[in-house]
Amino acid sequence: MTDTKDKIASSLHHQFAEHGFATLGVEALRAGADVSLRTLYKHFPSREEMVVGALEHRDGLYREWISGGPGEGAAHVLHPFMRLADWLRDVANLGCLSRYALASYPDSPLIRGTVEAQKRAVREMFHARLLHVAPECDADLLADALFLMHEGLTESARLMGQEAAVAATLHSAKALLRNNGIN
Amino acid sequence: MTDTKDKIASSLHHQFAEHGFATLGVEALRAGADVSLRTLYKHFPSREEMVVGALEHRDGLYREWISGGPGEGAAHVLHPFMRLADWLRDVANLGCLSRYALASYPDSPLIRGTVEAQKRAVREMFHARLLHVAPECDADLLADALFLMHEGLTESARLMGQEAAVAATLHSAKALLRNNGIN
DNA sequence: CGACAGGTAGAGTGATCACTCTACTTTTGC
DNA sequence: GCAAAAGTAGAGTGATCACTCTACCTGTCG
Repeated sequence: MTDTKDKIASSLHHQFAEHGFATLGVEALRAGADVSLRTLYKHFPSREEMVVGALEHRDGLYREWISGGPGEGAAHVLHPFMRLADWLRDVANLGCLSRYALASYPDSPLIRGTVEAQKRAVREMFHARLLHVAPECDADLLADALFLMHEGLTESARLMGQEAAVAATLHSAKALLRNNGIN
Repeated sequence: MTDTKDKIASSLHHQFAEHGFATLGVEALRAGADVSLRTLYKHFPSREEMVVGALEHRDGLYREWISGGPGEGAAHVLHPFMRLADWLRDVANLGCLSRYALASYPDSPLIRGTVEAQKRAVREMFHARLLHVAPECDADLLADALFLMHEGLTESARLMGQEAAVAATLHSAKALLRNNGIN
């Protein structure tokens, strides 16, 4: 039932995150999840839905991971970056899995919709945090800017080294907030 | 000879950029390049090398595209962002093609090496521009930061709208440079 | 003229793909 | 206690994959 589905989704997530979307066949996914092919297809009727299942599983984990924070000041806005830094350290990671899914299947409306919703949610999360700590600020512009830094960090941490990437991102984000009167 | 190879590389680039790496078969690539299968394999002996050929073709175009600039002040450092804005408008684009190639074939050393070299080159380009206009600055940190913004913009322009993404990036980058005494 | 480099068309190959199906066993709820 | 639901194993299917091969054509240069 739901237990099994979650277990499979978690396995799909880990396997896609580690090996990408192009080289993993359904048989390998089945073996990794340690279920029968029939069960796998009962919960995820096509490869496309396996991809979506993995993305949604990861998104749930990530939202939970970055939630919370000190509640006021620049630190509240920067909290997701601090958490992302640990996320990038812990999770098998070749960048943003959702974006890679979209790149691998650019013609799938299902995957496109899933990814766009997830990205929009991150941007809105920054928007809400900004309004929370500085109701007068230009939250649209700043949320866009922070979202872009978030994406840059997610994508590049592995390539340029996690420590340097985090340091550079925090430096930029603090400069941005300070220039806009948020401390 | 080289003419043919360039023509094929250009076609490979366009096709991968438009449809991604997962769904395009070699037969489709052949048809798009309008050559025989034998010729295609003569110049690119495997699918992997077709991917690398496309990436290198794109990298050549991009380096040329962002080169130059006013030669001094913050505008010199920001020049690649201005050019990237136009690039994102013109080129069929689902994000950074190199990164997607790496995500699609994370186990290929050939592709990994190609992508890492390209990314390093962009970061070094910012580093050189920073030292050129402000020899005393912390060029390592700032180059990292600008590189991350560059990656964020490249990846997110399509998803969040090219205009808003460019505006937010320039706002952040200017704040960063101003905070470090570069005007 | 004639050789040769570099092109063409397209059938063939064995592997692998996503996905289905049959037949059987275990777990769960009333 | 016994259906019904949900799991198992694993063979089979037709399509498609990356890649090879045979056979032929064409433009250039000595």
